[in-house]
Amino acid sequence: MTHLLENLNPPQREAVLTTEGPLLIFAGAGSGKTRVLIRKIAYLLEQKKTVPERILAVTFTNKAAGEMRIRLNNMLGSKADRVTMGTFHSINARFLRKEAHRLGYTRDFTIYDSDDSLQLIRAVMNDLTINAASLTHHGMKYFISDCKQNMLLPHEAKIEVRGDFLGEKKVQIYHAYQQRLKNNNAMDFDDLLIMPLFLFKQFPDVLTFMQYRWDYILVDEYQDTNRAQFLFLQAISERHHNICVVGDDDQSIYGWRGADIRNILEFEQTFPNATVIKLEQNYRSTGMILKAASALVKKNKNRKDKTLWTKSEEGEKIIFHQASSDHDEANYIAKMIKENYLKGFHYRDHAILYRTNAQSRQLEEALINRQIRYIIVGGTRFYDRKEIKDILAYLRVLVNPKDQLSLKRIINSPARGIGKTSLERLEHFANETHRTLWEALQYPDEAGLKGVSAHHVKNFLSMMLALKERLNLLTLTDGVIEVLEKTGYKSAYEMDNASKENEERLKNLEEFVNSASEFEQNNEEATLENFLQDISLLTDIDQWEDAADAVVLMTLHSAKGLEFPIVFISGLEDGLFPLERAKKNDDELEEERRLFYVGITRAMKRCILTCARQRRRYGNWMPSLPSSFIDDIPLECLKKTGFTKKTSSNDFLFGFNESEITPTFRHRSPQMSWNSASSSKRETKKGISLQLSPSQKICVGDCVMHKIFGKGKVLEAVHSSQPAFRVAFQGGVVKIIAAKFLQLLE
DNA sequence: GTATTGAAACTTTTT
DNA sequence: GTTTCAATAC
Repeated sequence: MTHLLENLNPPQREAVLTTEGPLLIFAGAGSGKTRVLIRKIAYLLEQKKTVPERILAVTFTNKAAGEMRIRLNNMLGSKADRVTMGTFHSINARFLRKEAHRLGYTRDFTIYDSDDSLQLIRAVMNDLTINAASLTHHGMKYFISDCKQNMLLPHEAKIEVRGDFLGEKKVQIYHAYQQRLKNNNAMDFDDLLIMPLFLFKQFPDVLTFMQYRWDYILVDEYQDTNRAQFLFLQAISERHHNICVVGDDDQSIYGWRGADIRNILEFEQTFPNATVIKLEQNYRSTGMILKAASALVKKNKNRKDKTLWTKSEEGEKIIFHQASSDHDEANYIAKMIKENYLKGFHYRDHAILYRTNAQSRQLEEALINRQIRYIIVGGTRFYDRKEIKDILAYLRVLVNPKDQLSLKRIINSPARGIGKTSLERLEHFANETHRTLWEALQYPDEAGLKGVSAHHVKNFLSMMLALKERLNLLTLTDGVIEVLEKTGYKSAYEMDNASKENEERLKNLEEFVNSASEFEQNNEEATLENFLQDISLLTDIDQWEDAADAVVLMTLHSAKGLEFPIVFISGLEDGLFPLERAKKNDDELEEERRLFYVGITRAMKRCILTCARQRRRYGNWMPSLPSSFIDDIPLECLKKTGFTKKTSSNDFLFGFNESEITPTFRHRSPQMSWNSASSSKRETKKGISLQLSPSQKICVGDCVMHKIFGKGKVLEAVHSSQPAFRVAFQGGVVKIIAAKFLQLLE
């Protein structure tokens, strides 16, 4: 018993011991919530004598679930394996396999990832020949996703948009899309969340079954749940109300995905008699990092007040470095990592975080140049690569022949003489005779295919049928290998091994076979169906093996829940972080700020923020200003270097080393527009004179005069839209004043 | 039916 | 600057 509560602070202890009834745990960054969750499960099993099968633990990623399982296993042994753990998506997928027949799907339904659904939307829009310029595929996907998140079926959405021409078009596409999904015996990510709810509604016995399935429900990262997830939790916990959610409203960063921050903020109203516990002691970061992060997040209005504190040392200031370009920014980071490495740090102690995946390229180059090992989490997922998606499509069709999207993808890849015309005729025939495309393959002659074309189709079909037979006999791994060989897919790449690209592709295919064999070793029921499901719900973070000594590069979103001794956050520029579009909307701006908060609080010892004065975007150079978020951090927590380093007025105005000046920079300097008070063309002349005016020569430590505040001493330069300084005036007043209002005294 | 070329979109973040 | 899709030529 005692060991379950060992090394826990009082609120943590209370959180473990409160097992009955609704419980909301506000767990600040680094406050040990994973530890609490694990102890709680252990407590339920050991003290409450709960059967492992009757506990459900929902996590945000499969990796988090896996780690939790390992830690539980170390503590309690193999009975930990019987606790139900996973993401909403994976838990629901498993559940739906059993019950999908009630909704008109078979248990072999395919799970479409984002890319697949986008593809399907494209196809639907083409078929309906809807070409309103304002309807992009992406926009449409967002619309559909939004409808689903709000539990609106096509016919319900139709009522919502009545009278709106464009809206009606959208609903028409949504309807056709949903129809196609069903015909393909496929579900998208949103379906995985909402289908169970439709089941509950239509089949009360299913709901009852689920309500009796678990006695205790624990949910991690509750701030990132959406409406459907909330309704699911509410439904299955209704019998006993033993629902324990852990979250931090300050770390809610998935609003764009439908996450509803109200779920956590209104928990107490939704679940009456809820116990609320706050975990506010931080065990991760230094005092300085925590102070900066807290001050930052306090700028947000829509949040529950809480104060993180720590016993750990104050530590170093946060560095804010402004580089001349994105290229220089990357070099600065790489250089620093190399220096740390030579001082005895490991590469894996470092993480580089950024707002958008596109930023990783420059960083990669800089790391390669200095021969620093690195891993990228995110970007193009392994399972998103063309060759992998192709082989997956073969496997999907073999499992679920109705999956038309996948079938079309591979029917002529590698080229086997079934071209556009043949495919069109087959599809037409399928539609006419109410057959699936797969079924139509049996009737090439009837579909109007002549001679060779019909022959090619027959060959393809018999090959696939033969493979289907073989898969029943072979193990998963052997089956995959057989598919690679018999379809001619592998040999198509082997034909010209001259190209580097093909070599890479073959390597990836090999890797894919490895992943199949690994799955086989780790799972008792290593069927192809299970393997495919696993893959479609995997994320990069799930795949990341942290054993290797390498610097980790990832988006701020991916970094949630992780920690590193040294964290770099790059691209802290206005318009990039926060993103341009987020600036227009207060809610979005607050979410961006929370994202920054998440980033900073990943750091244990050191945090380095960087930005660049010019950056390549869409292929052309864009000047950029430091992010407004920098101003949200107290100056006493920051140490500014690079362009913002202010030791003298010269440095302030031309605050870089000669070596840092790139040729491009000399010609098209964004510096001037940033630094001089006036940037418009009309005022150019005035601008130049301004730069030469005495006010620009002010240095830190100088005595200055202000018309209103009088005599004062310059504390430091401040970056803003124009040159400015923080000045301590006589009488103790400290103000930030634009340089042009200051007069230098002797 | 296939290969090559050119335009167009693309960068928010992910289950 | 890169990737993806459609049109064109072979």
